Amino acid sequence: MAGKKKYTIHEIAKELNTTSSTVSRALQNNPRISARMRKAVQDLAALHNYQPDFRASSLAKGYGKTIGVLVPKIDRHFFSTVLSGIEEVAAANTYNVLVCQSFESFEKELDLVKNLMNGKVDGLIASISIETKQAPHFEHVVEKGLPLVFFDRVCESINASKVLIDDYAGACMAMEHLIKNGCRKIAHFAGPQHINVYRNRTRGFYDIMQKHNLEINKKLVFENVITRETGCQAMQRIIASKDLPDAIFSSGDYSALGAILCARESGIRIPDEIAFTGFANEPWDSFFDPPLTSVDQHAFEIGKQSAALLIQEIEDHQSTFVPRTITLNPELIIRKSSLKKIITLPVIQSEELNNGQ
Amino acid sequence: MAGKKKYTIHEIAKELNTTSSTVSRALQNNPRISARMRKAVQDLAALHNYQPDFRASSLAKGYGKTIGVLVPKIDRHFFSTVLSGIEEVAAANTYNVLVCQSFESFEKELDLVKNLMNGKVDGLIASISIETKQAPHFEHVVEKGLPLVFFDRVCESINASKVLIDDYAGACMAMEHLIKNGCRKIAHFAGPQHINVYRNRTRGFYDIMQKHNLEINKKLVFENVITRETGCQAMQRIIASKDLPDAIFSSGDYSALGAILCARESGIRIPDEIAFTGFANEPWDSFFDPPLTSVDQHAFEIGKQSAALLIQEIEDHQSTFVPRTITLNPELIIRKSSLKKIITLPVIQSEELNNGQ
DNA sequence: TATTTTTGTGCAACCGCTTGCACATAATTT
DNA sequence: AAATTATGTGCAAGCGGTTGCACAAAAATA
Repeated sequence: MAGKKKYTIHEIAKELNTTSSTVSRALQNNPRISARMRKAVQDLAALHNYQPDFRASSLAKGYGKTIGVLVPKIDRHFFSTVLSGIEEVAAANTYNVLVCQSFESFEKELDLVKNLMNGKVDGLIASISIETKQAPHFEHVVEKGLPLVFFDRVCESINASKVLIDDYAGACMAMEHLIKNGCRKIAHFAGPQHINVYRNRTRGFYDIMQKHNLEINKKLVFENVITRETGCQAMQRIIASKDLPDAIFSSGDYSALGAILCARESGIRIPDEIAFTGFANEPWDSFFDPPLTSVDQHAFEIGKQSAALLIQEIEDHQSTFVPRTITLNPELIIRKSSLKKIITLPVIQSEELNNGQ
Repeated sequence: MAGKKKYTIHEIAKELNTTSSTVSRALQNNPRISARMRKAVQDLAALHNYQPDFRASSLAKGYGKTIGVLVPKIDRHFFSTVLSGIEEVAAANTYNVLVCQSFESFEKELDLVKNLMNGKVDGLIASISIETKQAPHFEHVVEKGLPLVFFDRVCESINASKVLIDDYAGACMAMEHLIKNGCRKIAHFAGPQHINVYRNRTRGFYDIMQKHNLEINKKLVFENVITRETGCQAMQRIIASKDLPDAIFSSGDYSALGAILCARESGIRIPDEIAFTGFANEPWDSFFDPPLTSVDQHAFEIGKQSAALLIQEIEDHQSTFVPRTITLNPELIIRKSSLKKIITLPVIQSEELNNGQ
């Protein structure tokens, strides 16, 4: 730790025979300071590569232009993309981003939120863990008046802003698409129903089935199937039942993946025997074999909107800010996995190219 | 902005008829404070949900247990995984993580580093942008005595700690593997050569070719091919040349992907006509068709080691810390894309399951 | 009992920057 | 020329904790 002695506004003041208050004002370009003095101060500051100490200024000002982000796991593609969007907007507004991950643990989430509520951040953007069913920690955040925005997995009981995609609409689009393609007997992989996004996707499944008067076979609705492994297990049960559906509408791409790989091993032809629709539009969907039809969640946009909303909320000093909910439209990306041979339909192309590192 | 009045150590002191210094010490469990007083203070603090103000304490103490992370782009799988590892270790040591992305821009990188050097962070972990060729900003960091750790894409001219995988060894493993599988005429997709990691991979290519006395056809070495698009273009040129190699050793999975998709369109059989080896072990490698042989970089581990090293460096108060370099061993994950039919070899299985969000 | 040592608290300066207010001096206005 | 207003700076009190040092009171030692 070399640790040179700090160069502060006091040194600048001394060198220019003035005081720290004048220097402080000069650096902020306060018009009450003469142009000559301002220039002198700024030149000297530049010369010495002076940077005002962040801790001191944020202590004095009461805010530090920092936003906290809490996600279940940073390396999940959806979350890292949202985070990227948040960072972009934050940086554009000279905010910094502090990230934390709950690793899907309620305990950790409690700790993290508590840890951020001590002036470290001026506002919080969060997507809750899968274990989170009550939200005393977020109550505290709201009580304390710390601006809060949820995205994707939200706490519905908390009166805070939210940024979501319309999962229900996304599910409906996927279902309508399958039905238009001749599927009648449709299976569903549902996610944990206490999480809003999964519940809404499942609701879409049921509603569209009903709308078209299609019979819902309870044996073809699988609870809590969102991982590759559980997807594979569900598929095994389907195969064992000897009663194949025309299609599977999965609440996630990874469970669809697991099921497809499993089906493929049993020689089931996809999409001809079973068509598939996933949810999330993972980067590999487009070059998977068969390319996987999925619902895009506009993760980057979710991040940008969340950050923009939070910053507005932080900077709204006058009136009491009223929590707002922004709902983005999802986009159904149709690919081969859901297109049975018999039917021909215009195919929406919307492939994105992924770059290597 | 509700903004309740703050509850500080002064209020606690008042309520207990003591002073803020005693409260401060009691909260830190300072043994000079009587057990009775400590308990009284801590109980009251807990009752009021008191949290010491981060800005104030970090100003007073001179550090804030925060580490800055600078990456080219957060949503790239490799970087988000490293970041996840960093966050895990940081959290375990009660550090917070501030993330910034350069978006591969040198300009942005300069700004970001400058922005972090004002007491916002106690140390910095960075992977440089592709545009970065000089490093005046990092010189400043070192001069100022701010602990610095590079990972993956490092600045070789800077005397700072580094955490890397042995890209050269990884490349050699991949090459030896291809050769053992009967490949002789091997093409190479190289990345930007001013970046250490890509240069080392390419060096591995040349060295192993030479070692086995294999002819290096300059037409089969492609510069700056790391994206899906450029991979596809390179493949087109190869096909046009009517002179197919036995194998392609690509410096990245995405360029291998582009090439494979392109080759497949032309009816080229993989791996029988052309075998492929990528680099990065992207999550989709294992279920791509054909599964892609690749070099795993242990991204999570890189993150953990980087954070551990940085924290050591930050907390090493006594001696002057000597920059250290940690080199991790990469792992060749052999899959079908590189296994020609004729040869049979024990296959290393090392598939990881990816969970949906 | 006198003296030394321990124990528990408080005082006050400080971390580096911000900002309301006061106050000279200079520029305008009557 | 006197009165008023504008202009440029400085004083000092924070922001909320931390910490070296001093100092009574209590305990231990002589």
